[in-house]
Amino acid sequence: MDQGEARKRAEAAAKRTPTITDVARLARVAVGTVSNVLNGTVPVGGDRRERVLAAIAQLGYRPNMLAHGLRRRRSPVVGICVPRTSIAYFAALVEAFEEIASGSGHQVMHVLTHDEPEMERKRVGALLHYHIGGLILVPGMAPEPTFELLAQSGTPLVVVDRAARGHDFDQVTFDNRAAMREATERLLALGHRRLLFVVRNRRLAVTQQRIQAMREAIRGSGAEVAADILECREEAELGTQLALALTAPVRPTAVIVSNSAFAAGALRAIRALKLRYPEELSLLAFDEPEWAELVSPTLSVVRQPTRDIARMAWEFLIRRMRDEAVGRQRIELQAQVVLRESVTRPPGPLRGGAARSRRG
Amino acid sequence: MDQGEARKRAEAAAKRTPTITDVARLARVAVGTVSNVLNGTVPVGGDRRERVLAAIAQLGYRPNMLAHGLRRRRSPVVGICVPRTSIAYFAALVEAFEEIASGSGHQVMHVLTHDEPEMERKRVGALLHYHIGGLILVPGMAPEPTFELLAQSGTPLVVVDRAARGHDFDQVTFDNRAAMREATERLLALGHRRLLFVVRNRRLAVTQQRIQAMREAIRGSGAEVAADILECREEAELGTQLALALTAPVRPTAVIVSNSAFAAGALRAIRALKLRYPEELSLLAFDEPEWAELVSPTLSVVRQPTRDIARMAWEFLIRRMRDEAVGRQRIELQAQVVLRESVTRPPGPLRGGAARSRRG
DNA sequence: CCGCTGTTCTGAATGCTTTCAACGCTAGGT
DNA sequence: ACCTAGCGTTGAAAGCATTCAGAACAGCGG
Repeated sequence: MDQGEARKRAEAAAKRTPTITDVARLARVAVGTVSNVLNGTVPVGGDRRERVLAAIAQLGYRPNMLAHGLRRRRSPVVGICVPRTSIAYFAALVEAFEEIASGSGHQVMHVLTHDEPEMERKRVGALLHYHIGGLILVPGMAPEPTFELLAQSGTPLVVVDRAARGHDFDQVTFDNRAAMREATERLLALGHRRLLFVVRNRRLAVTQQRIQAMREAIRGSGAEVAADILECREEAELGTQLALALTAPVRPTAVIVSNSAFAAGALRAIRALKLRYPEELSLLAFDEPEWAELVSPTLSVVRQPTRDIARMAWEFLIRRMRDEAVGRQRIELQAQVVLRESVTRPPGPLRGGAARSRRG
Repeated sequence: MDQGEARKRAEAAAKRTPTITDVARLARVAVGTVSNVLNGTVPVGGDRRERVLAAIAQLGYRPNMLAHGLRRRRSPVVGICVPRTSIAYFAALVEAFEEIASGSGHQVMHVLTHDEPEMERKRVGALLHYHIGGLILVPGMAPEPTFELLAQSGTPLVVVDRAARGHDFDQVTFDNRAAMREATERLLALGHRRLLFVVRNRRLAVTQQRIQAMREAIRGSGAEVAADILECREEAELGTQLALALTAPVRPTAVIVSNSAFAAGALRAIRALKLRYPEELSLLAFDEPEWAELVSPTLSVVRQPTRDIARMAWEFLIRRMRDEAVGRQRIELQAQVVLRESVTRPPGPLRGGAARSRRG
């Protein structure tokens, strides 16, 4: 009977996907020992170790990470939450991240928010349901509820790209102020006196920083400069809105756009309006799209080094996940203003001839 | 004593993150009932239902998806595995997917393979450890081990973009043959007689299909055409390799590149070589990068409708996950050849005058 | 040979949820 | 008034890996 019982169990085991118990039985050790071999929690002697490994191989055993995470109260999955991946900058960030995290045996789970607060809260909440081991977050425009959730869950967190004001989360950001200041100064130095800054969302903290920096740079220069902000939620609307701004009586001589999708939109608008570009209008974009040097004139950009941001964020996160971090970890990376053909001297009263030579 | 006991337990509950048991206790129902309210497995009467919902709200209870998945033997997470996201086409695919899947309450977990078979197997294996509910896979060049793994795990699977020969997985692919045939025919009709096809990897089934289709189209036309294949693993090498091909004594008049990253590389090479473009060389790319219409001359492409592919794949997968699918599900979507300025008539002996008008 | 220390091994308890057999209740039929 | 069918409810078992208190063992000094 006993043998019959054993055989029956063996057959059942063959049908099911093998568990740690099956491995232990085959290797003639306790389940705890198998666990120790797997996780290296406690050293396991030569002979047993061999037997366990052999059994694992023979059965094709693969640990059930759900049970693992359940017991450990934390799974080795790392979440990354970005607004979207269709913006090359975020796609690059996610890819850089995935590569680094996978390299150290972690899985990356990723979610998108489309910059909608409601979605952000829900998606991050869903990740927390899985008791993920850590999270990289590019917060949207009203991130408080999300931050709340994260703070009370105690999940290791690194906030990236946009600062989390009023919280002491670890974070990796760019010095947006410095970048914008430099960009503005260089445009002013070339003689531009009417600037237009196109943003997706005024309320975003990063946007406000940039606007502020632009104003500071202008004030610092002592020149008399008109600086307008154009808020444009939908890329599709950019064409008409920009057309309106560019055909106004006093129109800008330089446009700064806050991301590469807008850069593409601006180029289309410029073409549609048949402006002489870049003579009549200089263009500068935050983010460096891959096509920046393919278009003619080549596109000037504020370059944000994606790989560095991913590397730093991972470093912060892993330290936090290992409970090694003591205080809060913060770094502000420098962005780089790269002027190319799309930025040039404006047509101006100083060079009246140029101003006269407009078509139409 | 009893009261002290109860209070102690209540305190403990306040410290821990609340579980379904806490909810049940507070609502004065059985744990099974809470589960039923949550999952709608069985209808729950008005009064109890209210109490349960109230308790959930009061405690801020959030179900532990690890335990959920462990018991259910399958979690509502869906995996998506693509070669990379830095190629806009895959980024768009992932984004479209994430949007659709999130919309129906699923989480998306994504991994990258960089087209390396070893990595592919490992990453997919890791996903399986989590007993994911389903998987979308863009297989790489030697996907057999991965397919093996998937077949024996029985996880619902939809293979996307590249066909899985010799397996009866569900799949969503493009009719690469038709697309390449049309592309070739249209180039031939314009008078091109020397074609060059730049691919990343000859061994990829999709590449072979395209090459074959090109040959068929040529044969079908009856014209005498030279068609070369240039294999280029690294994008960085594209410049020199292309330069070599384009300065050969008999050089191609039209180049077809197999993805948008190569299109960018080709543009750089063309510029470096100072070719008259598109007069001396026509260019056609698989995949439509966002900048196709921003460059001048505008880029001709074979457009693969990402949203359609994501939608179909999701439909197949969800049906399979619900066990509704009977036979295997397959669809072959039509790609669209979009000729723009980058494709034109070749300089040829027929139009000697044009050939003479070269600069330098 | 004994007792002590330190190390490896064991297996039951634990984590949280779903599932399901069994139970109690109500309503409708006779 | 009694029985049955139907349905909501219950609570214990199951799912799988980790943890940890204690057992077993080895080595060593006395």
